[in-house]
Amino acid sequence: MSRWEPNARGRLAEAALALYGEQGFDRTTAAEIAARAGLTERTFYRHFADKREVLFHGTDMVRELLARAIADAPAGAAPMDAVGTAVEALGAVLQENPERVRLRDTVISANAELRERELTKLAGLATAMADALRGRGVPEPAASLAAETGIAVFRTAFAHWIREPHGPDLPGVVRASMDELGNAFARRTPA
Amino acid sequence: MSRWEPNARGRLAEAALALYGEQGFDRTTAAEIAARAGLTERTFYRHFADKREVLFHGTDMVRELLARAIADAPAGAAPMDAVGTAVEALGAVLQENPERVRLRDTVISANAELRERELTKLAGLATAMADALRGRGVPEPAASLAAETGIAVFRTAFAHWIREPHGPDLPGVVRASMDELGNAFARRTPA
DNA sequence: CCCCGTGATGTCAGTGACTGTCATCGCGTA
DNA sequence: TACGCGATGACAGTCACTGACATCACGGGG
Repeated sequence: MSRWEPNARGRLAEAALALYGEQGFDRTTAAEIAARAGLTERTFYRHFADKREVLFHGTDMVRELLARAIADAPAGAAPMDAVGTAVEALGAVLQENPERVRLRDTVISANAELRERELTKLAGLATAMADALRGRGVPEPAASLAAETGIAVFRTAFAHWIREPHGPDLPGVVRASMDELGNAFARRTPA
Repeated sequence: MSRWEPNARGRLAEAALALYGEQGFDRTTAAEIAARAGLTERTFYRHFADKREVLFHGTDMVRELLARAIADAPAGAAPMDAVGTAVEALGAVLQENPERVRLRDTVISANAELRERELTKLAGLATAMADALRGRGVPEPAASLAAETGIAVFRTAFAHWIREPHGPDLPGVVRASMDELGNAFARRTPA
């Protein structure tokens, strides 16, 4: 593994996930990760802002997926419908690699700092969806409200999906959760 | 300010908020905070787990407030109604000290690490509300769904309230947001 | 009035995350 | 072949945070 081996970033990400899984996040040093990737600690920090970020570099893709799903929703779709379609699509993408998603979740769930970063990423996804909704003409605060709620639904559905390894597919759980929340509002005292 | 001056924790918290506000979170060292409080860096870390936590020690009180509000809701109240009452009550508490709440928000908003910690605290509040709902007999996933949604509504309402210094009271904004989300679900395509 | 246990604090010496700076390397290009 | 450029290495430094041990103030028991 010489100095100019290709795909340094990918090697670092793979080494990090492996080490975090084997010995835990806080018992893994950046130097260790770099060494396994055949690089130095300094180079690790040239590719990733910090030790946690290495687990979250897929977020940009997800953000674009959600934004596109909302932009592409039928012209007449209500905001909550557009959001529902988007988070379902995200569920479908994750469903493609259940093992990897579960491994990643195990690593993240085991560490408070990683859970914090995950929440930040999810909040960023809500912001992106709100932007996309505004792009469709949805005004504030309806746009943010729908987007934040969509993330809340996804979080709940994801937790349920993780807890039930033999339950239904993630997109199905997401859809069911969204419907159940609709029912909960229907049962609410009329304003 | 001698070694045994009373209320060390309070002095540290006050010094930290002041310094974070004056010169920013990351240009403030723990030693600096301790010095202003007449203590040492080591003592700072005996009172707070890390540099951020000093801004969040009120969270326990808030968690109990929300849990109590949900436990005390009328027996027949729907879950989303109980959650609505709770987050409105939280809004009322914050409305009591608008200046301090706004200063704290300014400090937190200015720094990514602090925003991360804030999200963690909010997620903790959602968990507490979900627990309280389950204590009322609400099953999963309805309990988590309602709790997470309540926090999403509160987040949105709070952001709006901060953005509009001359708008309505925070509890009013919270209530209006909750109603608006109900309307959004009513407009959704029937499942 | 002294002794002593108990917390809270001080002191000191780490580890490790992260950053700034400059040297070096491999590769394409004029 | 010389040169420029982007990626990497080497190194020193700051600071968050921790463990271990000494020290201080205050209370109760003798």
